[in-house]
Amino acid sequence: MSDLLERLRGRGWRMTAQRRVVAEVLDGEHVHLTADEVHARAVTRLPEISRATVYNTLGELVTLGEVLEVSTDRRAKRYDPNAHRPHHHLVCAQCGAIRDVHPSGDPLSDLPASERFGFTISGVEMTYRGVCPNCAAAA
Amino acid sequence: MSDLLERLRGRGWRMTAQRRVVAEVLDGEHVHLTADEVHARAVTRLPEISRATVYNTLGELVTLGEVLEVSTDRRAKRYDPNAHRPHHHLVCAQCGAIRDVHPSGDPLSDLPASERFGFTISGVEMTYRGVCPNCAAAA
DNA sequence: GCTTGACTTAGACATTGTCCATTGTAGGAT
DNA sequence: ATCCTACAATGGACAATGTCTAAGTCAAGC
Repeated sequence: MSDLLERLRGRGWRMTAQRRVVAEVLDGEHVHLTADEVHARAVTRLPEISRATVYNTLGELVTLGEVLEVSTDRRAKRYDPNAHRPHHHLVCAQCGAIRDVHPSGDPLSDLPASERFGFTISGVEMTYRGVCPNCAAAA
Repeated sequence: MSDLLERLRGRGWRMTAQRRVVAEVLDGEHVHLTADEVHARAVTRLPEISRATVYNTLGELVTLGEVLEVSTDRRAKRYDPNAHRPHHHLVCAQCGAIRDVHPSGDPLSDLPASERFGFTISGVEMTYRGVCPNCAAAA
């Protein structure tokens, strides 16, 4: 678990209580939290941590490539600590639950040159949408 | 071009000046506008149209399946009038330009049952990211 | 041309995110 | 161990986007 902290320290990240708490929150829960959810959990461990710091720290972690930003809907961005294994997402249209998925096939090779419009393609995100078993049962 | 207006009228949509203007703005420009951009263009034709009405009308068009909502980033949702041909998007990471693309292959069949977690899958969105020729030249 | 219920309006409000000036502090230097 | 200083945290204002509501307006059917 402190892999993340070790890596960060090794990159010259100045370690503060706030950053440690944010990193631990992300590292501890392998779900996809919003910035405010991260803040809420961080506050239970370090009550005086500010919202701005959480936003800053999350932004730094994204820049460092340690977490991914996921925007599956119009609402808040979510933060995905599983940045080291490429994957896509499956989202429940009703409750918003998110699962990581690993489709077969290579979507990059599915985009012919004629459809690239001269862009230099760097990646692709896939978001599958559907209804999760819980919501289907409730309906 | 008034295909859209005809279809809407045929579905019992009450036709008002505001709705007509919003539909015309979307129908006229085959780019992906934000709600506020739609509002700005609508205002030039109908100065007293309100922001709330534009939001309402866009929401109704989405519900009716006449336009698609596209969230390619954390910023505003964009509205895609090309709802009748399935397609995906290619976004410039620098300037935010969006192109419609049509990858080959079927991403739905690329998700094995073992990766579906019991979800009933209804669709998939793909967002290719890269740098457009303009931004690449400017760099 | 009435009537009526759906539509529009303006602006307050909510949510999410960013900025900035001030204060605090981690970690190297002494 | 203590001091310095650059970097980080704070909190509160601000910005961008979107939603809601109460009151007024109007399209479409009679």
